Amino acid sequence: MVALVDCNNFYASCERLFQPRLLYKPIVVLSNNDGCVVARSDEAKSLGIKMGIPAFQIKDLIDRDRVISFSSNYTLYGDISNRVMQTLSNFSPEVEIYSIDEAFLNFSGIQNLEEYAKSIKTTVKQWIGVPVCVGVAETKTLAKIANRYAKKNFKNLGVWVIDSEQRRIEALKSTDIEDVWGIGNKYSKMLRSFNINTAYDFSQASENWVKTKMSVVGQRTLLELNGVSCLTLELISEPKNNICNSRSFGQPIISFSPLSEAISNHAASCAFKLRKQKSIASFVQVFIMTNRFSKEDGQYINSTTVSLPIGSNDSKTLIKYALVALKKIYKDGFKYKKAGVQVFGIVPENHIQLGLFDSPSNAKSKKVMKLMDDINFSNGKNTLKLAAQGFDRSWRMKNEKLSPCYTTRFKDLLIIDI
DNA sequence: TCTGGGGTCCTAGGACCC
DNA sequence: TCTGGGGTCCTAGGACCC
Repeated sequence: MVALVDCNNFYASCERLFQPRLLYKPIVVLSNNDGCVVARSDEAKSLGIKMGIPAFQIKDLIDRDRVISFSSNYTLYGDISNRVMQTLSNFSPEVEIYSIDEAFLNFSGIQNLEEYAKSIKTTVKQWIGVPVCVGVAETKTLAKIANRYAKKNFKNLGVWVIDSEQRRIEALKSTDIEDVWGIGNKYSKMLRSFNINTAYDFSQASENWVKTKMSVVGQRTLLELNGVSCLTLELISEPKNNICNSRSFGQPIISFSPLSEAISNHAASCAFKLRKQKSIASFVQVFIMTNRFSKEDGQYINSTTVSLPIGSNDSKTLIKYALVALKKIYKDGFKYKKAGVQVFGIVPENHIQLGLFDSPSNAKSKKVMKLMDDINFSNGKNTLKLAAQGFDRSWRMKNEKLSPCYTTRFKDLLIIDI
């Protein structure tokens, strides 16, 4: 048996942790740049605020103070997430951290599943303050369904165990096809056109038909819904094969210099992520784009890739080649809205491939990067950075409603007057 | 005025090898 | 009428997840 623990309205719950007066109030958390709604409290959901809706479309509600909004504070959410995961590790030796707010736990050998799941819910609430729901079943996909079922029908209990054929069918029948893990927008439309409307309908489809229509991925989902486990717990996280860093700008950029600062910062972030997973990359891709929603302004989207002479994770090297790429595609006369850097050809750093005439003299650069990372780790991100990253940051993203970093910054510690 | 960011996996098709 | 058989690697595109 496997359990899925999923935090309720996670970002909204994190914000509420330190502002109890917001309990029972509708609150939303916005995406980067205060763009779209990415998390809603139950009260906000019942006001009809949809996931992903642009913030300006609910401006009235926010202005009239009916809904309280927050910019995303990933430092806070990341820290709370770590605490939740740490707590979960007390309940099972095998925990797969699936996302910032969910984890799968190996439940094999546990006697009273429902009681055990309840104790997880109670403990996380008591130790961390975040409400969670727990779904338990034979496969990961069914555990997801059980979790949803608990959220929908037994919010207070917060736990659902699929441990009988009857319960499995009941849960499948009450799950819409688009709510099945692994079946997204395109597939659910296709399936609905064949009159497959619920998870149960899908579970009755023939394996061959599903494989033809949805490849082995769909076939796995089908089997998992029928209690055949195809997805195992992934306990060790593999190094990333793709690393990308990009942001929209708080305001449009119309000249090269701030754009080059933004690209330098993105390249430095990629380099940092590479160093963190002990990898190097061989290609750097840069992309820039104008505001795709703007009807009046001219549109320009372009990207280009340059290859590094030797694979690297050195910020100086990545910035240097990212700027070479940027110069190739930059054009005057456009209002740029977003830019980013992506790195490819990622391999472990000891797999470095030298050119015929190169000598392996990167010891110095490694030392510098290590020093920089150490200083930034103990003193805060960007304490030490490269000049190309700039000091102006006029391109910086908008986050006007950022909450304090209550748990990670001394000056943001909550003070309580008694 | 204002519309997020970061990933994964799979398949088909083309180019190549012996 | 007839045209081998068995592979690999790479890329683009499409689906999905949070």
